[in-house]
Amino acid sequence: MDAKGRVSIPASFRRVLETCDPDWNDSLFPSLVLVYGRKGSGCIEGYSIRSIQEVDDMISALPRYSKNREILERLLNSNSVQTQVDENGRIVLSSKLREMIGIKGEALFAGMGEKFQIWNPNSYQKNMLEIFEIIKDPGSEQRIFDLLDKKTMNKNSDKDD
Amino acid sequence: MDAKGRVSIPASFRRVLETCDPDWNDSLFPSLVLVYGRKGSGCIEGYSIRSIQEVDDMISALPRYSKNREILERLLNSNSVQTQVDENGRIVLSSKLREMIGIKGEALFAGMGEKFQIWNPNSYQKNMLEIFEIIKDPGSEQRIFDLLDKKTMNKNSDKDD
DNA sequence: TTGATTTCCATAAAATACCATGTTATTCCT
DNA sequence: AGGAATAACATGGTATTTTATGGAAATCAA
Repeated sequence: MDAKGRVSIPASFRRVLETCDPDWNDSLFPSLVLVYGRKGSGCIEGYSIRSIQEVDDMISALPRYSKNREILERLLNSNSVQTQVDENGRIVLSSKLREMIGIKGEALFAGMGEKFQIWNPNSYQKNMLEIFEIIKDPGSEQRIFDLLDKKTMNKNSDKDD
Repeated sequence: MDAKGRVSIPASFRRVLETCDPDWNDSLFPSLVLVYGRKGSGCIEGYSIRSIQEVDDMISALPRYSKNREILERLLNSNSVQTQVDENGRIVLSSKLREMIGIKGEALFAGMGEKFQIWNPNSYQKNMLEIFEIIKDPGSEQRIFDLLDKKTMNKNSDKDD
């Protein structure tokens, strides 16, 4: 990332954004939505248009004035901006966004299927340590990977965090 | 492996990749997914499309923002790239991937049914020594091979690696 | 104006596609 | 079975395209 906040979106993510933007065609540049503050200001998340729409739809399905719906709207809708990849494959993180995750210089991308995360490398390191801490707990790693086992998936997935 | 990171996939693995790629037909080249970092950066694993899709589908079935799902996405999705065998039966390991497992020149393939591993020969050697260390313990080798016995398989297989 | 943001252009490096060649297996025919 | 013809495989090189990145001009806002 340069001094003006421009970050190059890795090409593989651009491909995802392109195919998941309903208005995209190969003569223009894909849009995406940046959500900040969801991970306690640790990272910014980039959603494809299609995937943010799925999330929005799920929120809309909740009772109109419920507490939960308002919380989700606050976390996801209020703290997000739509933007667009430029001709060089970059997006701009405003100074506000940059200082929100304390990033300057190096930016780290982590792809997660439907979305990706942009981290300050140090915060990412810390986050990985937390993850390792969780799966280090005897039995925990096995339990988590058990979720990938067809036989155990159903009985576990519904009581998950 | 040459200076550009091109490695020839042994023909027998190509046959597996072909039959396990749902989009494959004999006029095109099979895709696969490379996962890095799972074995403490010792090797890169190549998964057939079908086998990685099973994993992805199970992850997608987990609650969207659950801790477990995010951990699995981080460990598996974030550390993988999809690629395709070229007309000469090769794939390219990007410079990032190569330095991740410290490989240059010779690459060692280890087939494992649905997947295979690419090792730096030295790391592979060390890994084999660890395995020999484990089965040196009297009875340990027997216990491990007992897992292959139908009568004991079910009660043991679920606590395996 | 002046500081910031956006658009546009330039370039080096990396990744990709393409082509060439020698070698080893397979097939097929007599 | 022997040997020619064919196909598959392993390697290497070169050309073209795509990416990443930096900077300059143009636009906008305070």
